Amino acid sequence: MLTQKAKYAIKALIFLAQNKGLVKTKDIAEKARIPKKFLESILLELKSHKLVASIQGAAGGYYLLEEPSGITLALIYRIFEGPIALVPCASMNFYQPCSDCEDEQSCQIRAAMIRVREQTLKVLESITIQQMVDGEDKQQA
Amino acid sequence: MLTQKAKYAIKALIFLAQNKGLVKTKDIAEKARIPKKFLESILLELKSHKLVASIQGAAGGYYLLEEPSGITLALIYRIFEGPIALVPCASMNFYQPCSDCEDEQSCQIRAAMIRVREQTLKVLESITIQQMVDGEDKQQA
DNA sequence: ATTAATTCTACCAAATTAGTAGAATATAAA
DNA sequence: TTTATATTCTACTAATTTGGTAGAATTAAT
Repeated sequence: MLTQKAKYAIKALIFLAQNKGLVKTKDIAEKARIPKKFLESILLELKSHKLVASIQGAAGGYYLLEEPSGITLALIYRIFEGPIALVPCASMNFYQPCSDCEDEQSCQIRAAMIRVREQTLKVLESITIQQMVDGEDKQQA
Repeated sequence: MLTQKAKYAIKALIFLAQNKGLVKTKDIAEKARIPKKFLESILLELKSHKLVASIQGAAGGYYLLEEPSGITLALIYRIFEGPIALVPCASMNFYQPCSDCEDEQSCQIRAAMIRVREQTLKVLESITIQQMVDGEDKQQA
């Protein structure tokens, strides 16, 4: 399951995609029903990953840096949830040896989990913010 | 990522699959390197879901109730991690409306997440304990 | 200067995770 | 029938994560 934070991030990105140009945090918070203070920290995180940029000051706000069609669920997932793999030793972007692993090369779980990660990654990379904006019906073709 | 508990459960199930018949908790704990007390609670949980059964007393132990080829990662995931879907409103087995949802029917996130769940479920159902026992090379065919 | 926005620093309560301790119960064997 | 050893049940606990909030500092347009 996604954390609330990741879900808010998706909602915020959808809102930014639907409102091209500069948007105030306050507007996103109200229209997308996200606690404003919490949203601020989420936007900063998105900014640090170059998905959005901001302008400070009274006429400031946030805007998308990437095409909505280029923002995949895989990308968002990795920012807010970390590894897509089910075990650290099967991760591409967050590889870590498992704490209790004896021999990684012969690990039966790891081999299976790498296959799971490969498939899951395909799925998460196939879903984009643009698709969510367009809605389900436009996926048919 | 899987919790440690789920990972231990998989290790325990692999061990039981490789050692047909009655196996003592102590043996599983030592050979699969799982903290014994923690393992006990995991085995009880597997028992309550009818994946294993036990015999009490001095000559007791645990044994598999299901064919290793019938124990899918999806099944294990649901027992120890809960929903496979990324949001509660997209879950089959653990459906719940999202706390902040305005209109489920028109929710752009839900539509996408249902597609993710459908694909993810296929992946998790395609991986079984038997496959992990056999090892990666035997998956080629 | 005032106003209104982003940014930064620091909290905080509740839930989850990864266990442990110890008693109770069941059963095989001496 | 005692003893040894196994499962089972009840109750804790420390550390981490989650989902926020509060308030001050900074930035920039009017």
